[in-house]
Amino acid sequence: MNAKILVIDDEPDVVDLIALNLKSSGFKIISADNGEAGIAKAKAESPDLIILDLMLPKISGTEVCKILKRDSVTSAIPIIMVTAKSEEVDRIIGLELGADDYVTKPFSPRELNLRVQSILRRSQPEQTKQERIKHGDLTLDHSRYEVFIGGEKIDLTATEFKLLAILLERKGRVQSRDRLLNDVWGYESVIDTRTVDTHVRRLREKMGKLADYVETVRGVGYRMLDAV
Amino acid sequence: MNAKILVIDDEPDVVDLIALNLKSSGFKIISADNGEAGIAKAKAESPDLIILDLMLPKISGTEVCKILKRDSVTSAIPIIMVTAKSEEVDRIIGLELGADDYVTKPFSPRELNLRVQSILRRSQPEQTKQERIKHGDLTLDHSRYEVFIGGEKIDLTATEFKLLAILLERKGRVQSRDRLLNDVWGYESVIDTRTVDTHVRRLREKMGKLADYVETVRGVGYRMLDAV
DNA sequence: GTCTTTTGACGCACAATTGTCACAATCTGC
DNA sequence: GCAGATTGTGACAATTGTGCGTCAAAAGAC
Repeated sequence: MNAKILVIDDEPDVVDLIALNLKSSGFKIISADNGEAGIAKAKAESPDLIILDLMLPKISGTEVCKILKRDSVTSAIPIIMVTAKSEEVDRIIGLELGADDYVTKPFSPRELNLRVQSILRRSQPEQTKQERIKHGDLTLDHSRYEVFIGGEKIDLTATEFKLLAILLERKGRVQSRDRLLNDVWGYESVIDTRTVDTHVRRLREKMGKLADYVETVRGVGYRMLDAV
Repeated sequence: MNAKILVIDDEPDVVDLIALNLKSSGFKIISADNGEAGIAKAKAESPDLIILDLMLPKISGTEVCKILKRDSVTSAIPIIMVTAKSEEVDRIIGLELGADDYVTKPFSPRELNLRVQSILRRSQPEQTKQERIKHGDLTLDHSRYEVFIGGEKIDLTATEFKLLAILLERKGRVQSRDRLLNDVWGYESVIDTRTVDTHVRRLREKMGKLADYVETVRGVGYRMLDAV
């Protein structure tokens, strides 16, 4: 993960702050202090992610966002908007514009960091998320939110469903509790890692005879067995 | 994860509370009851993280933060600010100063704990290691946490796995017991160097016919043979 | 509002893992 | 060969990690 991030903000202090922090996480930072330069750099350098301030001189952040999302060269690049106020309007606009996420000032560097990582992970060459995952007797349907064992449907809660989905998507690979917290519960989760255990247990209970599909890897985490 | 954390706070009660809690999570705690001492300790002991109260006698917490972030020796150390009130102003100040996160009093020890862990997790060196290492008849898969000898899977405990992984990554090069303790057990581990021998033995037992891959270098340590 | 479901947390118990020790075996330099 | 140092081995106790039962809070359903 050595992603290149473009920061578009007119305040050097903010740029420095963001840069300092993200650099220490191993990202490469480039920056622009106005919209035009930002767009130019986005095209020229094709960063993996753009952090865009809403308040910019000349062209506003919203304009920049629209332009970037319209241009086929840059439209695929995820954008995190930085808004000065937590006005709902701004947020919606940001999202309507096609921004992928937003943070409101003041934001903690940690929060920004987590969002960046979350988005980059999401947009990574994911094996195009399957709508329907089959795994032995187990079938999981994303769009219908249903899980079948054999022919029988089993009822899962939202959390259990997500947990199962993540495990299935990465079957064979061990997932640490931390990783699961991040991906199932979201990046801001302030949750005990032991809670993962509880949910795994509940999931297993509902999986009945297939409970053993979910394997415990002592000292590490859990995984879905890939050989059935 | 045996990180060292510096707590800078003038109230002994608060320090005790924080220390007690973080210690039980396996962190090593050092403290200072004023800004000057804090800065001095930050430089001398180079902790992995600093928890800094905003309200301090003599130099204020904001000053301390600025100074720490300006000094190249300490600028990379993440800082969590503790603010008495959740005033927006304080937050902004904290951010402008370059603090990495903040908690507002009263905070639950658990929350602080989770934030600490979250930050430390982030600043840990990215794993750039190979997913899958092959070495003769031996195959080690990091993400699956599996080891194969020939076609057969062997079960290793978490420690054995890490030990084998480190040896494989540095095959051919001799690793001293101290070095192994550092890299497998984590730094600051208060463990007898002879314990490494025990684990090498257990690893060899499980490696069966390939036990000889792990060579003893008398007077120095162990290494993985690179010619198979 | 009340009732039900879901969620996160905690303590306990049990088993696997771990670290340590004493002693045997081996090596090194003489 | 021998003495001293180093490493291997077996046994044991302490520690740790996980599953399970349960509870209280939070979120939804009605």
